[in-house]
Amino acid sequence: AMMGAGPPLPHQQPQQNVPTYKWMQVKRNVPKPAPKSEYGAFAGGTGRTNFSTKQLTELEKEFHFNKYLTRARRIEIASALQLNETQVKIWFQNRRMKQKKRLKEGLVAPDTPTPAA
Amino acid sequence: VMILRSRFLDARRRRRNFTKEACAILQDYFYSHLSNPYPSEEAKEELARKCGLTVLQVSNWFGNKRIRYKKNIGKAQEEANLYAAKKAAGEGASPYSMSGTPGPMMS
DNA sequence: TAGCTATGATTGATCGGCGT
DNA sequence: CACGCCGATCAATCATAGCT
Repeated sequence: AMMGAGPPLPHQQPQQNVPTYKWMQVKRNVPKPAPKSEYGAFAGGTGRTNFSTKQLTELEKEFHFNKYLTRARRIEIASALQLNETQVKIWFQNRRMKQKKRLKEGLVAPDTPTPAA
Repeated sequence: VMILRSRFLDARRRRRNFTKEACAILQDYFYSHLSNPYPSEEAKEELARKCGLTVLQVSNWFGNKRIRYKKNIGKAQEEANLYAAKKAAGEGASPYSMSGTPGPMMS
C-alpha cells in the first residue's frame, strides 16, 4: 500500500514543476515464460493468455461446482484444458474476487453468473 | 478476438462518461495526492459519494488514471502543472474536494 | 459518414501480506 | 520454509462516447 509518499522523493527531473514519484516508475515483471515448444506461440506465450471460449466455459462450470479447487482437481482441469496449474489457480482466484465484487455492488443473490437481464 | 465477443457483448461494457463534476472531484484528488494517488477504501467511499459513483468505478478511474499518467508523463505532467497553477491561483482554502457539489443527497 | 482520440470496464497476471 | 488465498494493483485490450 502506501509507499514512498512521505519523503520528497530522492530524485526528480531538474526541469519539471512536477516531480516523478516512485509509483510512476513501478514496473511489473511482465511477461510470463511458458511458451514451450509448440510453434506458433499463439496462446501460451507472452504475458496475458487469452483463454478460449471453451476453456472459460469449463472453468465456469467447475466454479459453480466448487469455489475452491483441490490440488488433484486443479491438475485434472489444467490438463483437460491445456493450461498450467498456476493459470487455473489464478483463474479461480480472480473468479472468487469477481463474485465478491458482484455481491458488494450489484447486491446479487448468491448466484447470478451472467446477468442476462 | 474475432470470437463474437459474445452474442450481446458485455452489456455492462456500455459505459457512460462520468459527469464533469465527478471528473473534477476525482482529478482534484488525484493531483492533490500526486505523490501517492492511492486513496484508501474510506477515501474511495467518500469520493464515490461525492461523485455519485460506486467505489468500484472510483477504483477503476484511479487505476486507469495512474496507468495512463505513466504512459504519457509529458502530457500528464502538463495537466499536473496546470492543476497546480489553478490551485495556486486562488480559491485556496480546501486542498481538494472543492465542494461545489455538496448536494449528493444521502441519508 | 468516417476516422481518431478519450475513457470506462474487464481480466490474466503480479505484488505484498497473512495464515497454515 | 513453501504454498494458497486475499485485496489491491498493474497492464493490455475491448468497445463505445465524443469531437473533428
